[in-house]
Amino acid sequence: MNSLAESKCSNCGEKEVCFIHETFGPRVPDIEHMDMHFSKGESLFKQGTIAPHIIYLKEGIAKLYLEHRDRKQPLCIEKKGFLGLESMYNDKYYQYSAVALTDAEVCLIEIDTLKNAIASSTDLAVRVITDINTRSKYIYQRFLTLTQKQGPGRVADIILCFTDRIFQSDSFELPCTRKEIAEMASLSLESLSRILKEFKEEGIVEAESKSFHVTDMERLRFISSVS
Amino acid sequence: MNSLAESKCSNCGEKEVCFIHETFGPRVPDIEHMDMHFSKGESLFKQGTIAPHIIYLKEGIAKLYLEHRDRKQPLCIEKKGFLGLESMYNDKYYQYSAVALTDAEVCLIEIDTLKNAIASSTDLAVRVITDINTRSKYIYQRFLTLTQKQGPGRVADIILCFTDRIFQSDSFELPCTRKEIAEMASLSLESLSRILKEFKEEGIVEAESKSFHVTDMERLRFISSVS
DNA sequence: TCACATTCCTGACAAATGTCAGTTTCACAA
DNA sequence: TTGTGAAACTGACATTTGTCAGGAATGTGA
Repeated sequence: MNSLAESKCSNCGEKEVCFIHETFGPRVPDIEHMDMHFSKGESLFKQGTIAPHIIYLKEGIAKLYLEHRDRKQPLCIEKKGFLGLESMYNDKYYQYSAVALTDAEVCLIEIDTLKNAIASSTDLAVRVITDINTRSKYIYQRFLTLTQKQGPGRVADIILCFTDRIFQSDSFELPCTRKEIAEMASLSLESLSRILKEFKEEGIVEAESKSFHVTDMERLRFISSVS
Repeated sequence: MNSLAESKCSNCGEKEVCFIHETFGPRVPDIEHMDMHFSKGESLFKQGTIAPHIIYLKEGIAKLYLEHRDRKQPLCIEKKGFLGLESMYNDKYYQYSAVALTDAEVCLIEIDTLKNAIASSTDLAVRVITDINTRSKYIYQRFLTLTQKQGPGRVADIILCFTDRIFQSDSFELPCTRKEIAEMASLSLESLSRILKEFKEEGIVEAESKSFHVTDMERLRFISSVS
């Protein structure tokens, strides 16, 4: 199957190698997909709704989260990669919601298109399994953090997620509100505020408005490790 | 690939259809595997060790759990199905530990054998993805329970896991200690004890030693739903 | 039968965290 | 510039849960 002209990734025309082949390697067939732009704050998809497509996040940062009555429980922050693979095959609904934390460039792949591609390429299937398992591993880590660590350890882990996984830098601009950070750590906004204050007083983190700078990475990792 | 005589499931010889085909359907090739018996309390595999095989649990109940220093955080209770699929492809270590809560009959499939089978059968790959996603969905549910609900709701969910998922009955024999139940609910043994006492006083559950009987299922579900 | 270990229960207290209310800060639009 | 609302901070207090210590109940093997 070849990409239709009107549904090509911008990459395809320019470099002859689109994200599909960048990600899955040359042996995987072309997969029809559609470029889309999402603005910061826009919902990519919503838990419980029918899943018409899988999303490949090319640029930007997204938050995956579970909804529980009026509460949101973030699962993880993601950049570059597939979102929604967990909704394939077992039922037709999204298992979690996703929202763009920054402006985002994505490709939409219809779920049936991807299923057809998988049916004819075990390479692709293997790659999908790998991707799902990688997230699964990370979610298990989050599971441990949230059930076993106390406030400071949970907050440390969120900050480390940004410095290590997302920005690869000791300094970063927070792409969300403190309320959302509190949700990620499964804390109240007030508790988060107090913990951040402690981190500042102990010279571990400088946090002014959205600007974060970790000044004592070692101690932050220590706090993460001892809870 | 045909099953070797000495590594057949007991099913294979007797019924010409082994668990592989029961599970994956007739289009999937035979997969070499080995029968094993595990006694109650025995470890099936250990998080962080190299994963030489995937386990198919044919009979019995197993507990999957994460290890964190000296603490154990159970992920879920499983009966009949694959354990360890999450360890395929992305790294060679088990992502969680597994222990038999009852005597258990299992089949071991070498991971390379399964990979070869997947490489030649997209049906099998699809089934593996489905299995992984089913567990993933359930783990997300547990994630929500443990981060959003308070003690009583968490304990209610554990009891409902046994009545609904494992035993399909209002009454059951607990296949583990209360300490383990406390770990599943991410509570201290003492807190669990107090919550069970309340459940008994309110006539929701009769719990004598290992014998559990839910007398007010509706109220138990209500407690689960309101936290 | 009797010791012994394990499991479970209970009470008192401490620690962690949530809730509520009030205030400050900041961004943005009129 | 000023007004407005959202976001963030802080203190007081309540609630939940953990920890510790002790004791009862249960099962096991000598």
